[in-house]
Amino acid sequence: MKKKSDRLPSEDRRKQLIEATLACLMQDGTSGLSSRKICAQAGVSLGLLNHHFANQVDLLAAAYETISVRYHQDLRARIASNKDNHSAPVETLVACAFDADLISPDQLRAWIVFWSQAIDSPVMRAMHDTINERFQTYLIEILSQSFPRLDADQLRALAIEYSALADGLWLDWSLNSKNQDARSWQAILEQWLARTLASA
Amino acid sequence: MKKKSDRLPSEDRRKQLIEATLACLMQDGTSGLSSRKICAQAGVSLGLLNHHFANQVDLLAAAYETISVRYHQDLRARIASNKDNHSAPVETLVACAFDADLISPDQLRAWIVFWSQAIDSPVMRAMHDTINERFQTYLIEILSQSFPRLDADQLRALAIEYSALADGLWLDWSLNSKNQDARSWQAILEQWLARTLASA
DNA sequence: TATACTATTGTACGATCGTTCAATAGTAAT
DNA sequence: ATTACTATTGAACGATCGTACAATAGTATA
Repeated sequence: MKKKSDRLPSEDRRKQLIEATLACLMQDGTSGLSSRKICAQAGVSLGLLNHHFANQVDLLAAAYETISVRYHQDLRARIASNKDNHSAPVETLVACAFDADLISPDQLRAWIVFWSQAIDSPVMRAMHDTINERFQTYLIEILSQSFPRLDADQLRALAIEYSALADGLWLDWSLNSKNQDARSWQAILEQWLARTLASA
Repeated sequence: MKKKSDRLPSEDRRKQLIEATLACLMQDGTSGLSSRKICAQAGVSLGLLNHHFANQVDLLAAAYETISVRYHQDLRARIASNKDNHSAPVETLVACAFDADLISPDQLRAWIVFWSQAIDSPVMRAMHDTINERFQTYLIEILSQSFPRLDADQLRALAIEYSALADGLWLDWSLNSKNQDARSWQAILEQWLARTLASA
């Protein structure tokens, strides 16, 4: 057996550390936010983390961006594939809001940790702003196709309303200790959409 | 000048420590969650905390309950006083959702810390459940008066929808770094209510 | 006044934290 | 083969963490 080298190009190692960070946060929440635990999860020494990331906040911000971009891209792909079936983008958006392939209670618990860090750290706050703005732009793009009579300000308000509702339902879902079956939360979101479409 | 004794009855000291905890979380978020910082905020020695609270989680859970009960009671008082003006409870509920006397971005940032702790600690998770259930019961009571044609399940779904939307808007508001003026978030909530009332 | 009780203090312990850094191992260029 | 570079390691540092505990101060009871 030839022992392969453990060396990785910088970018690959960074990605691996980011994935390890997400895994730790999903497993243990705030207490998973530990450089040592993250390195252990990645099977890597402690010093390596500081070789690839200047400090812990940079790693955390990168992980925040990664999980956000991943969700964003998965969502785009899903909506694009459903568009062929003549389903309005906003219908697909709502339909897969609690889809296990796109989002899980574990991931949402990691998201809550990111939120709590956005309170403390300016870097995380800035990343939060970027992520929010990015997603809001996409939401407006989607909503405008089903709400053609709304102007820009109204669309923006509706986008904020949708993301707030989705975030709140996700929060309730992921912190709920009784029932992890997403159906009831899903139904609430669908009824919201039906009501909103009817009144537009 | 006679120096008064610093002694306090157990319950008073507990309340003081709870208030100090809330102050620390509102100021510094997660990093404010430190026994030493809390004691410093209360102007009290470190050992005293463990005399009045078995451990940090107990104090944190008590603080979570305090901020929740306080909001709940303030809300009840506001709704009761507006009822004399022939305003429906749900109208008042929505009208003061971003009232500075009832809620502030600072308090919401403390709330996010509680959420993040509910991931880790079973004690905090249990308190979260209790608080949620308590508030949901109250919401149903309020909503039933403006939505008399909904059955129990529909009312419960609507209560979850409202609290999710409010939580999400609060989150967006308190983490938003550009604009702390609550008016636009308030308007979104009001439009949601108008739409929902119209379709019921 | 003596006794029992409780609030309060200050210190100390062991653990964990993020970060630094010198030393080593692997890789690519000369 | 030598040089230059970079990934990787592991140990160390100072700080902070939650908790425990013995000692002290204040209060009420007898």
